[in-house]
Amino acid sequence: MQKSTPKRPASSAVEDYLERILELINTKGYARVVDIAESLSISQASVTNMVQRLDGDGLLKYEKYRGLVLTTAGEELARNITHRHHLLTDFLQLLGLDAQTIHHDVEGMEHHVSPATVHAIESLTAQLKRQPALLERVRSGAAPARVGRATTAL
Amino acid sequence: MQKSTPKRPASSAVEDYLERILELINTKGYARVVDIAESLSISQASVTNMVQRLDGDGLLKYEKYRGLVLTTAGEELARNITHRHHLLTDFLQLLGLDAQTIHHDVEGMEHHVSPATVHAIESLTAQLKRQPALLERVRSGAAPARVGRATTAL
DNA sequence: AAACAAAGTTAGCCTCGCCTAACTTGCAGC
DNA sequence: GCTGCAAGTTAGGCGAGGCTAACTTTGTTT
Repeated sequence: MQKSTPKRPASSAVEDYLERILELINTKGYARVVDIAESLSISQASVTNMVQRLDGDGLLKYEKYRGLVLTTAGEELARNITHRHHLLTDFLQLLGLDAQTIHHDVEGMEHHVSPATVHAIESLTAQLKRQPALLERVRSGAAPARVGRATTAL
Repeated sequence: MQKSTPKRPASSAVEDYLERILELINTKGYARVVDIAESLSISQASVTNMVQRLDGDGLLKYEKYRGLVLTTAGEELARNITHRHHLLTDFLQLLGLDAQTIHHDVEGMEHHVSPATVHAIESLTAQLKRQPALLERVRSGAAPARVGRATTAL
Protein backbone atom coordinates (compact mmCIF):
# COMPACT_ATOMS: atom_id res chain seq x y z
CA MET A 1 0.00 0.00 0.00
CA GLN A 2 1.63 3.23 -1.08
CA LYS A 3 0.81 6.69 0.17
CA SER A 4 -1.85 7.53 -2.41
CA THR A 5 -3.28 11.04 -2.20
CA PRO A 6 -1.74 12.25 1.04
CA LYS A 7 -2.25 15.64 -0.64
CA ARG A 8 1.00 17.29 0.38
CA PRO A 9 1.13 20.72 -1.35
CA ALA A 10 3.46 19.47 -4.13
CA SER A 11 7.07 20.54 -3.76
CA SER A 12 8.92 22.76 -6.21
CA ALA A 13 10.65 19.67 -7.56
CA VAL A 14 7.35 17.92 -8.20
CA GLU A 15 5.99 20.98 -9.98
CA ASP A 16 9.10 21.19 -12.12
CA TYR A 17 8.78 17.58 -13.18
CA LEU A 18 5.10 17.89 -14.03
CA GLU A 19 5.65 21.10 -15.96
CA ARG A 20 8.35 19.53 -18.12
CA ILE A 21 6.43 16.32 -18.62
CA LEU A 22 3.40 18.22 -19.88
CA GLU A 23 5.60 20.30 -22.14
CA LEU A 24 7.22 17.20 -23.60
CA ILE A 25 3.88 15.55 -24.17
CA ASN A 26 2.60 18.66 -25.90
CA THR A 27 5.60 18.95 -28.17
CA LYS A 28 6.68 15.36 -28.80
CA GLY A 29 3.54 13.47 -27.94
CA TYR A 30 5.19 11.53 -25.12
CA ALA A 31 7.64 11.97 -22.26
CA ARG A 32 10.42 9.44 -21.87
CA VAL A 33 12.70 9.26 -18.85
CA VAL A 34 15.66 10.25 -20.98
CA ASP A 35 13.85 13.34 -22.29
CA ILE A 36 12.75 14.49 -18.86
CA ALA A 37 16.28 14.05 -17.56
CA GLU A 38 17.70 16.03 -20.45
CA SER A 39 15.11 18.77 -20.07
CA LEU A 40 15.73 19.21 -16.35
CA SER A 41 19.48 18.64 -16.57
CA ILE A 42 19.45 15.83 -14.05
CA SER A 43 20.32 12.13 -14.25
CA GLN A 44 18.01 9.45 -15.64
CA ALA A 45 18.24 7.66 -12.31
CA SER A 46 16.80 10.65 -10.49
CA VAL A 47 13.97 10.85 -12.99
CA THR A 48 13.08 7.17 -12.63
CA ASN A 49 13.00 7.65 -8.92
CA MET A 50 10.75 10.69 -8.97
CA VAL A 51 8.46 9.23 -11.61
CA GLN A 52 7.82 6.27 -9.33
CA ARG A 53 6.98 8.65 -6.53
CA LEU A 54 4.62 10.65 -8.73
CA ASP A 55 2.91 7.41 -9.70
CA GLY A 56 2.49 6.58 -6.02
CA ASP A 57 1.05 10.04 -5.46
CA GLY A 58 -1.46 9.52 -8.24
CA LEU A 59 -0.11 12.31 -10.43
CA LEU A 60 0.80 10.03 -13.30
CA LYS A 61 0.43 6.47 -14.47
CA TYR A 62 3.71 4.72 -14.90
CA GLU A 63 4.64 1.28 -16.20
CA LYS A 64 8.22 0.11 -15.83
CA TYR A 65 10.19 0.33 -19.06
CA ARG A 66 7.01 1.24 -20.94
CA GLY A 67 6.30 4.88 -20.31
CA LEU A 68 4.00 7.24 -18.47
CA VAL A 69 0.91 9.39 -18.82
CA LEU A 70 -0.34 12.17 -16.59
CA THR A 71 -3.48 11.49 -14.58
CA THR A 72 -6.20 14.12 -14.42
CA ALA A 73 -4.78 15.37 -11.13
CA GLY A 74 -1.27 15.48 -12.54
CA GLU A 75 -2.30 17.26 -15.69
CA GLU A 76 -4.28 19.80 -13.73
CA LEU A 77 -1.27 20.55 -11.57
CA ALA A 78 0.96 20.71 -14.63
CA ARG A 79 -1.38 23.11 -16.41
CA ASN A 80 -1.56 25.24 -13.31
CA ILE A 81 2.19 25.63 -12.93
CA THR A 82 2.53 26.18 -16.66
CA HIS A 83 -0.02 28.92 -16.45
CA ARG A 84 1.90 30.63 -13.64
CA HIS A 85 5.07 30.26 -15.68
CA HIS A 86 3.61 31.93 -18.72
CA LEU A 87 1.95 34.66 -16.72
CA LEU A 88 5.12 35.61 -14.87
CA THR A 89 7.14 35.50 -18.07
CA ASP A 90 4.63 37.73 -19.78
CA PHE A 91 4.65 40.14 -16.87
CA LEU A 92 8.42 40.43 -16.63
CA GLN A 93 8.68 40.84 -20.38
CA LEU A 94 6.35 43.78 -20.10
CA LEU A 95 8.78 45.35 -17.66
CA GLY A 96 11.51 45.13 -20.27
CA LEU A 97 13.75 42.58 -18.58
CA ASP A 98 16.15 40.45 -20.60
CA ALA A 99 15.30 36.86 -21.49
CA GLN A 100 17.90 35.30 -19.25
CA THR A 101 16.86 37.19 -16.14
CA ILE A 102 13.22 36.41 -16.86
CA HIS A 103 13.95 32.73 -17.23
CA HIS A 104 15.94 32.58 -14.00
CA ASP A 105 13.48 34.55 -11.90
CA VAL A 106 10.35 32.87 -13.22
CA GLU A 107 11.86 29.45 -12.65
CA GLY A 108 12.38 30.38 -9.02
CA MET A 109 9.23 32.37 -8.31
CA GLU A 110 6.60 30.30 -10.07
CA HIS A 111 6.37 27.81 -7.24
CA HIS A 112 5.48 30.41 -4.65
CA VAL A 113 2.73 32.46 -6.23
CA SER A 114 -0.70 31.79 -4.78
CA PRO A 115 -3.93 31.89 -6.80
CA ALA A 116 -4.91 35.32 -5.53
CA THR A 117 -1.57 36.75 -6.59
CA VAL A 118 -1.82 35.05 -9.97
CA HIS A 119 -5.16 36.69 -10.47
CA ALA A 120 -3.91 40.10 -9.40
CA ILE A 121 -0.91 39.95 -11.71
CA GLU A 122 -3.12 38.83 -14.58
CA SER A 123 -5.27 41.84 -13.98
CA LEU A 124 -2.29 44.15 -13.65
CA THR A 125 -0.74 42.80 -16.82
CA ALA A 126 -3.93 43.41 -18.74
CA GLN A 127 -4.07 46.99 -17.48
CA LEU A 128 -0.41 47.64 -18.21
CA LYS A 129 -0.79 46.53 -21.80
CA ARG A 130 -3.07 49.49 -22.37
CA GLN A 131 -0.55 51.92 -20.88
CA PRO A 132 2.40 52.01 -23.27
CA ALA A 133 3.53 55.39 -21.95
CA LEU A 134 3.64 54.15 -18.38
CA LEU A 135 5.48 51.02 -19.46
CA GLU A 136 7.99 53.15 -21.30
CA ARG A 137 8.71 55.04 -18.11
CA VAL A 138 9.09 51.77 -16.21
CA ARG A 139 11.46 50.35 -18.79
CA SER A 140 13.62 53.46 -18.76
CA GLY A 141 13.85 53.12 -15.00
CA ALA A 142 12.03 56.31 -14.18
CA ALA A 143 11.37 56.88 -10.49
CA PRO A 144 10.13 60.46 -10.49
CA ALA A 145 9.63 62.90 -7.64
CA ARG A 146 11.91 61.14 -5.20
CA VAL A 147 15.08 62.62 -3.78
CA GLY A 148 17.25 59.53 -3.18
CA ARG A 149 16.37 56.50 -5.23
CA ALA A 150 17.08 54.42 -2.12
CA THR A 151 19.24 51.36 -2.53
CA THR A 152 18.76 51.37 1.21
CA ALA A 153 16.73 48.87 3.15
CA LEU A 154 15.29 49.21 6.64
CA MET B 1 40.19 24.25 7.93
CA GLN B 2 36.66 25.27 7.08
CA LYS B 3 35.38 26.29 3.69
CA SER B 4 35.78 30.05 4.05
CA THR B 5 34.34 32.15 1.25
CA PRO B 6 33.63 29.51 -1.37
CA LYS B 7 31.04 32.10 -2.45
CA ARG B 8 28.12 29.80 -3.11
CA PRO B 9 25.08 31.97 -4.04
CA ALA B 10 23.55 31.77 -0.54
CA SER B 11 20.62 29.38 -0.23
CA SER B 12 17.10 30.42 0.69
CA ALA B 13 17.73 29.10 4.18
CA VAL B 14 20.84 31.23 4.58
CA GLU B 15 18.98 34.32 3.40
CA ASP B 16 16.15 33.60 5.82
CA TYR B 17 18.55 33.35 8.73
CA LEU B 18 20.38 36.55 7.86
CA GLU B 19 17.15 38.43 7.35
CA ARG B 20 15.84 37.45 10.77
CA ILE B 21 19.14 38.06 12.49
CA LEU B 22 19.30 41.59 11.11
CA GLU B 23 15.71 42.19 12.12
CA LEU B 24 16.39 40.99 15.66
CA ILE B 25 19.48 43.14 15.93
CA ASN B 26 17.52 46.13 14.71
CA THR B 27 14.68 45.62 17.17
CA LYS B 28 16.33 44.11 20.25
CA GLY B 29 19.93 45.13 19.76
CA TYR B 30 21.17 41.54 19.61
CA ALA B 31 20.26 38.13 18.18
CA ARG B 32 20.44 35.14 20.49
CA VAL B 33 20.12 31.55 19.31
CA VAL B 34 16.86 31.18 21.18
CA ASP B 35 15.38 34.28 19.52
CA ILE B 36 16.38 33.23 16.04
CA ALA B 37 14.89 29.79 16.64
CA GLU B 38 11.65 31.30 17.88
CA SER B 39 11.48 33.76 15.00
CA LEU B 40 11.99 31.08 12.35
CA SER B 41 9.95 28.44 14.17
CA ILE B 42 12.78 25.93 14.17
CA SER B 43 14.78 24.25 16.92
CA GLN B 44 17.67 25.86 18.77
CA ALA B 45 19.88 23.00 17.66
CA SER B 46 19.25 23.83 14.02
CA VAL B 47 20.10 27.46 14.65
CA THR B 48 23.36 26.64 16.42
CA ASN B 49 24.27 24.47 13.50
CA MET B 50 23.53 27.06 10.84
CA VAL B 51 25.15 29.85 12.81
CA GLN B 52 28.38 27.88 12.87
CA ARG B 53 28.13 27.42 9.12
CA LEU B 54 27.50 31.13 8.57
CA ASP B 55 30.55 31.91 10.69
CA GLY B 56 32.59 29.55 8.54
CA ASP B 57 31.25 31.31 5.46
CA GLY B 58 32.29 34.68 6.83
CA LEU B 59 28.76 36.04 7.07
CA LEU B 60 28.85 36.52 10.81
CA LYS B 61 31.25 36.35 13.74
CA TYR B 62 30.26 33.79 16.29
CA GLU B 63 31.67 32.85 19.68
CA LYS B 64 30.36 29.74 21.39
CA TYR B 65 27.94 30.51 24.20
CA ARG B 66 28.71 34.22 23.82
CA GLY B 67 26.75 35.52 20.87
CA LEU B 68 27.13 36.69 17.28
CA VAL B 69 27.45 39.76 15.09
CA LEU B 70 27.01 40.11 11.34
CA THR B 71 30.11 40.77 9.29
CA THR B 72 30.05 43.41 6.58
CA ALA B 73 29.34 40.73 4.01
CA GLY B 74 26.58 39.24 6.15
CA GLU B 75 24.95 42.54 6.84
CA GLU B 76 25.04 43.48 3.18
CA LEU B 77 23.33 40.24 2.25
CA ALA B 78 20.82 40.71 5.04
CA ARG B 79 20.01 44.25 3.95
CA ASN B 80 19.65 43.07 0.39
CA ILE B 81 17.14 40.34 1.17
CA THR B 82 15.30 42.68 3.53
CA HIS B 83 15.05 45.20 0.75
CA ARG B 84 13.59 42.62 -1.61
CA HIS B 85 11.16 41.59 1.10
CA HIS B 86 9.89 45.12 1.62
CA LEU B 87 9.72 45.86 -2.06
CA LEU B 88 7.68 42.78 -2.88
CA THR B 89 5.40 43.38 0.09
CA ASP B 90 4.84 46.96 -1.00
CA PHE B 91 4.13 45.84 -4.55
CA LEU B 92 1.63 43.15 -3.62
CA GLN B 93 -0.08 45.51 -1.20
CA LEU B 94 -0.55 47.89 -4.07
CA LEU B 95 -2.37 45.15 -5.94
CA GLY B 96 -4.82 44.84 -3.08
CA LEU B 97 -3.89 41.37 -1.85
CA ASP B 98 -4.61 40.30 1.70
CA ALA B 99 -1.87 40.33 4.32
CA GLN B 100 -1.66 36.57 4.68
CA THR B 101 -1.28 35.92 0.96
CA ILE B 102 1.31 38.65 0.73
CA HIS B 103 3.32 37.20 3.58
CA HIS B 104 3.25 33.70 2.13
CA ASP B 105 4.14 34.70 -1.41
CA VAL B 106 6.83 37.19 -0.48
CA GLU B 107 8.46 34.68 1.84
CA GLY B 108 8.69 32.29 -1.08
CA MET B 109 9.54 34.64 -3.92
CA GLU B 110 12.05 36.96 -2.27
CA HIS B 111 14.90 34.49 -2.71
CA HIS B 112 14.52 34.30 -6.46
CA VAL B 113 14.29 37.89 -7.61
CA SER B 114 17.42 39.15 -9.35
CA PRO B 115 18.71 42.72 -9.10
CA ALA B 116 17.38 43.71 -12.51
CA THR B 117 13.90 42.53 -11.57
CA VAL B 118 14.10 44.30 -8.23
CA HIS B 119 14.90 47.48 -10.06
CA ALA B 120 12.10 47.02 -12.56
CA ILE B 121 9.51 46.36 -9.87
CA GLU B 122 10.73 49.38 -7.91
CA SER B 123 10.20 51.46 -10.98
CA LEU B 124 6.81 49.93 -11.69
CA THR B 125 5.69 50.44 -8.10
CA ALA B 126 6.66 54.09 -8.26
CA GLN B 127 4.65 54.53 -11.47
CA LEU B 128 1.64 52.65 -10.15
CA LYS B 129 1.44 54.84 -7.08
CA ARG B 130 0.62 57.75 -9.36
CA GLN B 131 -2.15 55.81 -11.08
CA PRO B 132 -4.91 55.33 -8.50
CA ALA B 133 -7.52 54.76 -11.19
CA LEU B 134 -5.52 52.02 -12.82
CA LEU B 135 -4.85 50.41 -9.44
CA GLU B 136 -8.55 50.51 -8.69
CA ARG B 137 -9.25 48.56 -11.85
CA VAL B 138 -6.56 46.03 -10.94
CA ARG B 139 -7.94 45.57 -7.44
CA SER B 140 -11.46 45.05 -8.70
CA GLY B 141 -10.11 42.35 -10.97
CA ALA B 142 -10.92 44.10 -14.20
CA ALA B 143 -9.68 42.33 -17.29
CA PRO B 144 -11.36 44.35 -20.01
CA ALA B 145 -11.89 43.52 -23.64
CA ARG B 146 -11.45 39.79 -23.27
CA VAL B 147 -14.13 37.23 -23.94
CA GLY B 148 -13.14 34.39 -21.64
CA ARG B 149 -11.06 35.32 -18.64
CA ALA B 150 -8.98 32.20 -19.29
CA THR B 151 -8.20 29.91 -16.39
CA THR B 152 -6.63 28.00 -19.22
CA ALA B 153 -2.92 27.48 -19.77
CA LEU B 154 -1.02 26.43 -22.85
C1' DA C 1 18.37 -15.32 -33.54
C1' DA C 2 22.33 -13.04 -31.62
C1' DA C 3 24.40 -9.11 -30.45
C1' DC C 4 24.68 -4.41 -29.42
C1' DA C 5 23.29 0.24 -28.14
C1' DA C 6 20.19 3.04 -25.93
C1' DA C 7 16.90 3.49 -22.45
C1' DG C 8 15.55 2.33 -17.99
C1' DT C 9 16.27 0.58 -13.35
C1' DT C 10 18.46 -0.55 -8.85
C1' DA C 11 21.65 0.01 -5.21
C1' DG C 12 24.27 2.73 -2.57
C1' DC C 13 25.82 7.10 -1.38
C1' DC C 14 25.88 12.34 -0.57
C1' DT C 15 24.38 17.16 0.96
C1' DC C 16 21.08 20.21 2.92
C1' DG C 17 18.29 21.50 6.44
C1' DC C 18 15.66 20.07 9.72
C1' DC C 19 14.61 17.10 14.14
C1' DT C 20 15.06 15.03 19.27
C1' DA C 21 17.62 13.62 23.20
C1' DA C 22 21.23 14.28 26.06
C1' DC C 23 24.88 16.94 27.69
C1' DT C 24 27.35 21.52 28.90
C1' DT C 25 27.69 26.34 30.00
C1' DG C 26 26.35 30.65 32.11
C1' DC C 27 24.02 33.14 35.36
C1' DA C 28 20.65 34.10 39.33
C1' DG C 29 19.28 33.49 43.79
C1' DC C 30 20.08 31.89 47.93
C1' DG D 1 30.09 29.35 46.50
C1' DC D 2 26.55 26.04 45.43
C1' DT D 3 22.50 24.97 42.97
C1' DG D 4 18.99 25.13 39.46
C1' DC D 5 17.20 26.68 35.25
C1' DA D 6 17.52 28.74 30.81
C1' DA D 7 20.39 28.96 26.92
C1' DG D 8 23.49 26.69 24.07
C1' DT D 9 25.79 22.68 22.11
C1' DT D 10 26.70 17.91 20.42
C1' DA D 11 25.42 13.52 18.63
C1' DG D 12 22.70 10.86 15.93
C1' DG D 13 19.02 10.54 12.66
C1' DC D 14 15.64 11.47 8.88
C1' DG D 15 13.51 12.84 4.34
C1' DA D 16 14.03 15.20 0.01
C1' DG D 17 16.30 15.18 -4.01
C1' DG D 18 20.26 14.78 -6.20
C1' DC D 19 24.50 11.62 -7.88
C1' DT D 20 27.41 7.40 -10.00
C1' DA D 21 28.12 2.68 -11.09
C1' DA D 22 26.38 -1.50 -12.36
C1' DC D 23 22.79 -4.13 -14.07
C1' DT D 24 18.42 -5.21 -17.01
C1' DT D 25 15.22 -4.48 -20.63
C1' DT D 26 13.97 -3.07 -25.20
C1' DG D 27 14.44 -2.62 -29.77
C1' DT D 28 17.28 -2.42 -33.89
C1' DT D 29 20.56 -4.35 -36.94
C1' DT D 30 22.51 -7.81 -39.34
